[in-house]
Amino acid sequence: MANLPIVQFERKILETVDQNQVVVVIGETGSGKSTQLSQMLYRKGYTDSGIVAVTQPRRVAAVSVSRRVAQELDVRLGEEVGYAIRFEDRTSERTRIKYLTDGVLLRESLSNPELNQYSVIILDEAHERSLNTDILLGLMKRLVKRRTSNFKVLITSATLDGEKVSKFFSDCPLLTVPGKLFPVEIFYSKERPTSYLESSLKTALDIHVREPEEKLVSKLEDKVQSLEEGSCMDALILPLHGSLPPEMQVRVFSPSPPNCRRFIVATNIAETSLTVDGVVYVIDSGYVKQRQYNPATGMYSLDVVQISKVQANQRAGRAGRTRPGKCYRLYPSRLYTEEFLDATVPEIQRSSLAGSVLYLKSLDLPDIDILKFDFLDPPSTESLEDALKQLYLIDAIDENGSITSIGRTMAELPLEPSLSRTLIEANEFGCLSQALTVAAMLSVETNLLPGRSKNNEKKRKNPPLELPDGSGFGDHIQLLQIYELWDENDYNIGWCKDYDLQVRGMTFVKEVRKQLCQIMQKIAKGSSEVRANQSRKRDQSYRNLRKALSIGYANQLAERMRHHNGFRTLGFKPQLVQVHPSSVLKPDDDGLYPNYVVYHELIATSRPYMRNVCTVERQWVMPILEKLDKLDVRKLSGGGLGHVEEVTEGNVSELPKKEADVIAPEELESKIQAARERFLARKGKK
DNA sequence: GAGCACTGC
Repeated sequence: MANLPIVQFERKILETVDQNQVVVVIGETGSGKSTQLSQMLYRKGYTDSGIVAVTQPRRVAAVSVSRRVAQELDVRLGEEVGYAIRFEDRTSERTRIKYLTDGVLLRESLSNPELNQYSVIILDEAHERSLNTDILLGLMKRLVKRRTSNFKVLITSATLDGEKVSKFFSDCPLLTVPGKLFPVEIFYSKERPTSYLESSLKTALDIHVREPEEKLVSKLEDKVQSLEEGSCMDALILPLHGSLPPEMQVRVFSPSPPNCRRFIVATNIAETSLTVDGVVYVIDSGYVKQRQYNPATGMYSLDVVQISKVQANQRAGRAGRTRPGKCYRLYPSRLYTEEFLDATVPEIQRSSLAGSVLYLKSLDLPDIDILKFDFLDPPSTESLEDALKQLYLIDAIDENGSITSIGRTMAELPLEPSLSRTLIEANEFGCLSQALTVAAMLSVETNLLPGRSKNNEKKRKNPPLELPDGSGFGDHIQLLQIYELWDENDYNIGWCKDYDLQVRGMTFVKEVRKQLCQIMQKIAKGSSEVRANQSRKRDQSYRNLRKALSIGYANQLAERMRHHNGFRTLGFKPQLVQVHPSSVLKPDDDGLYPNYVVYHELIATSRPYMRNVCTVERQWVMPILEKLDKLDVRKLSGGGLGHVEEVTEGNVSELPKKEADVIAPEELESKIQAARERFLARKGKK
């Protein structure tokens, strides 16, 4: 600890904090900011009048950093120093320094908007610009104006964006603390390959840019094997990514055998989440795979995009943690200086904002117009309007944009708004138990099936058992059936393995479900009780569940095209889409899909697909279409908008325009029918 | 028949 560079700056830091309410600290990698800032404030007495909170974007970081600090202060974790993450609160009345994820702090501010228990809030790793950190930045800016005494905010960031954060906080002071990294030499790609090592890796990495990771791993293996024996060290090639089972992930941490070099082929998990010590060479492709939301279509896509300077520096820094290193950048220096963005596009500009907008609405901040909320980097008006429309359609806000009582209840649940709405409806329909299961399964879904590695398949003695099929209703019902089967097998771990389900994922589902159940019980108290699973007929509960989903996902319904198996989405941005091939929902004996479905998300890969699809009934869809038709975004956003957006658009859409205020369902149906026929006729001509 | 970034409540 004494060796950490930040320690020399203690006096300067404390002086600045004493004289200013907000301070930005640029702490380079290895400066010790995450562990030391809180201790300095503790020594100076800032913990006498409140707790010092330090937020982290990741759970593991909150746990490991607090553990370190407890060690350094020689106290037991959970007493003077503690942490709080989802499902785990290791703090006590004695806690003076508290590490927590930014999501937990947002939850806390829901019940205590002034965050009075804290005398200092440190937003650590703000340069990562997680969605939650960005919202906290906006809230902190308000809070410092309201809590003018006994409240300080510190924000740690990276060199390239510190100025911007300081400007955001009325030009607050900015301190720079050097890091403790060994020098990393940087090579750009046009400058010569000299050693076999570099050129072979370069070849391999060229492949990496175009081909999946697994191919790189196997091609690297081939190349290394073809090297003359004894001509160089042995090599161990290790893939590293998030969907790898934990036991495969930890392999990168074990030291390499003698006379053997490790090659770690990693996703951006190695950029921030995992730090592998002993790395000397880093090869940086200059790209990252990024998920983005397009509010104009309501569709997600997974794109390979250029990284930012902050990311490039972060990657290079991974080479110099234990001794001097080298970083090979597979792009010319001109690209870095001229084309790379300074900082990564913040998540808030790449996500659907329904959840965040509902959160902000539920805070009841008196003087806030959601479209004018003071964000460090504001999301587009289009994206905010998209969120408002989604919230209106599921009754979270009324036609004037004010939060409803249903909306308030929804904000209490740690779920995306559509799932919260589904739970509330399911409680009314008597299928809450099943809905809780589906909600929990969906929020973990991507981590359920293990990454398909060839190694895994070879190692298996028996092929995995076949999972339930959703009884013809689709993926949501399948998820429900999987969990119910696990429940019948007493949550047995071996059972998960037999079905090739990730134990980690399923265990998480169980915890999420428990948490949701507790919250629902609390919410329902006083009004209608949480209705227990009244062992009705399965089909009846499936039906109620599907109906609840159609209300929660009112903007995510789709209708099958008449003459083929494509679907047209029925939201305010109609799209032509197909059922994702991974769905359990398959065409019937006549080769046809059901007429109406609800989907969990749209994802554009080679084509636009609906992921996680479930059948619904026509009569549930019609009232929703009616509401959709009456939607007026000008009112939702308080009328302050300069433009009017058509409710229906897109070449497939022929939903009736606003001819009358109220259209009877039957009339609507016939209009839709007529519109569909016009569309098909037109299409036929072409 | 497609596609396997990463977090978080």
